[in-house]
Amino acid sequence: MNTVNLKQLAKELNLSASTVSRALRDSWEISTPTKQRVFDLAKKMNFQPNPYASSLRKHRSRTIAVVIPEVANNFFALAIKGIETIAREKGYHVLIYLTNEDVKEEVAVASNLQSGRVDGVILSLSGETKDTRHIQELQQRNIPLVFFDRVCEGIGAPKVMTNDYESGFIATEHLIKAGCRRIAHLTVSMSLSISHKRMQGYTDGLLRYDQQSDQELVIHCSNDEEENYRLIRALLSSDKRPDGIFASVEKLAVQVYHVCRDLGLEIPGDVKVISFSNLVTASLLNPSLTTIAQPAYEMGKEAATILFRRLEKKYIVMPDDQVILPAKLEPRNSTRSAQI
Amino acid sequence: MNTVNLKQLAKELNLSASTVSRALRDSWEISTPTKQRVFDLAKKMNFQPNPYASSLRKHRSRTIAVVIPEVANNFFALAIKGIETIAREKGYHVLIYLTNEDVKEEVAVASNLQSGRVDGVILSLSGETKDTRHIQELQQRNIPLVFFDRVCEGIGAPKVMTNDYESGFIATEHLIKAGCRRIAHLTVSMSLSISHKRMQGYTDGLLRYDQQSDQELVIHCSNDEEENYRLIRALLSSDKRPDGIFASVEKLAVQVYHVCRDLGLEIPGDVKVISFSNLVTASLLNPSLTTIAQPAYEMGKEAATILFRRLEKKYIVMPDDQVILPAKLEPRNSTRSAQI
DNA sequence: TTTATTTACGGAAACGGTTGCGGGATTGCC
DNA sequence: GGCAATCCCGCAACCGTTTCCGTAAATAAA
Repeated sequence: MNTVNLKQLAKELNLSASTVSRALRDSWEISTPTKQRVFDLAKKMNFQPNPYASSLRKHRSRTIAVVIPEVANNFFALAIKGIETIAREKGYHVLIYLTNEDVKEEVAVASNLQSGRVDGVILSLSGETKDTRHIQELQQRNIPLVFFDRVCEGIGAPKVMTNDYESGFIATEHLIKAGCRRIAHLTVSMSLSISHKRMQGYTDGLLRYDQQSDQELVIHCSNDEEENYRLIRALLSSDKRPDGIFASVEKLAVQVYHVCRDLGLEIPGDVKVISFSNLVTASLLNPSLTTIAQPAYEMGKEAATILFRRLEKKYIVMPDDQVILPAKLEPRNSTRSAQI
Repeated sequence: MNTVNLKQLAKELNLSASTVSRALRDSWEISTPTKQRVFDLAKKMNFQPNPYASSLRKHRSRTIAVVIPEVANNFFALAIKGIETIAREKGYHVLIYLTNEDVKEEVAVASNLQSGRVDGVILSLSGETKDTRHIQELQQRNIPLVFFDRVCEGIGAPKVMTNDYESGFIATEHLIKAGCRRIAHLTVSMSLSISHKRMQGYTDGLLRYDQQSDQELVIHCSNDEEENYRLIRALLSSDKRPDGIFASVEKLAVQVYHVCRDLGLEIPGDVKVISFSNLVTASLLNPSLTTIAQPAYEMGKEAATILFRRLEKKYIVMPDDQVILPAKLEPRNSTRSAQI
């Protein structure tokens, strides 16, 4: 319990609560000596204003929510770090909600956020989300919202993302130039626009180099690790095995490595692998993994910066404000072409 | 802005605010038909009670704080996931604060938490923390506190940790049994009790197998990656190079891999490596990394469970309540002993 | 000296729920 | 029919801070 409150401070000083309140906020209405007395006693008594009383009165909580599908993943962890860094600078608090890639949980969180608990929301959609009414309801409550990475195309809100289409194209091109003639694409969710874009980049990449696309080479993975393993194992066990794999998310690349080890397939000899990933250990894998690395930390910072611009009303953010931070191809051994 | 409030609901229903409030909390004082009317209209109007008004009146925020040194690290990310899972079940909200291994930031966060913003705190100390007055001040405000992993020995609060001493011993023993005769230990912070314990396990392990310990083989690393690289490189470049390395944290093991690659040293041939780590890719590294894996997710859940027990006053938690969740040795190729 | 203005502060009403208390109406019991 | 118990509900205070409004004193302007 925080025992000492503003009224007690005021009584101690023979001042009114309003005067003390103003003094603490350094108001011009209060004389310098009075301010000093207030500051001194406040410090001495270790006075901490009750944030809930303040929030109630001011209709501002100085709190934002970060809603993400998972956290045990370098991309999201770094994004959180970016967001928290900016929030701290601005004196804001960060509530975190994990949806575990589950729409129902996302809906529940969104509903809860309508209470006015937060001043704004930074969100990355779950892989299952198709219907976005729960997000729109947030918008209708005038709660500022910023998407990052897994954005929602249909909703007019600022978005921070990477160049997914180009990256998909580049990844595919990279595999083709490494000699691949049969490239598979592992994707997680076809309801996410980033998945579409990456896939479109993949398809166009194939087209650009006169490779025919084959629906059998597009594997729709889920959130179930074991099922993903089976799907990938089936893919790599088939007689028409691909010689290149483009994974749209990190965990699928990890499964590819596991499958290859179990099947005795050699990377990059038998199959080359490239993946969207922020693994710090990508260069230490066996073989080192060629990645498309997203600037996760910067994306988090950018999303937070946009949100706070809106909260502080410095600028009116355009609803369709979009920031694209480019991902970076980091070629490593998993896509090395045969030498000699 | 959340426009519809309790009073408006009440007026609409021709009831008093108190009746509506009680009805929504399913009080026995309200008749069933009245409750039903209230429920129906509340749902229809999508009424969400203002959490700040409620918190102010009840002196409970249904919010907890998680204070950790970093998040871009599988251990802490998984711990957060565990905490968030339990918190969600209990209907609590989770504020996250990153100290970035910086005491000053930790002190600032602790000070801020004295405002009564949260009902309880789950904390893992920064590597720099020696003076713990800021933590004690939290205690004095009667804010329930639970430590996990990087606990503070001197403070009477529940602690969730792993068997660091035994794990340090086992790691050292594992290296010795793999044939190492000169084992180095990489540690991060000598102010943390877990570092002490791990190191003590290391020292006792050496002693148990009649190996003499050598202060030159204990490397005190920092939070600066480049400096750590230099320190480790110096260690592995010396003429009295160790043949085994026990890293107390994951990132140091990663640096060891980098140094070995750059120096052309072979793992496990030239030097064997074991590390505390929760890397999902440990088995895919080149070579696969032998780890001591902490049950991060379970530790997070356990810490949260203990905290909520105290918050809900179901049990009076003993101040020195300690839960030890054992870490697990996962032998892999980085400590494989030479075969023929 | 009178009037207008500024300075410095206090009173009290918010903000939106929660809860102790009290009281009218209905029911039960003899 | 009288009395008590029970059932439902309203009144009003309260949580701690902010802010609108008012005002007395001090200063400036006329």
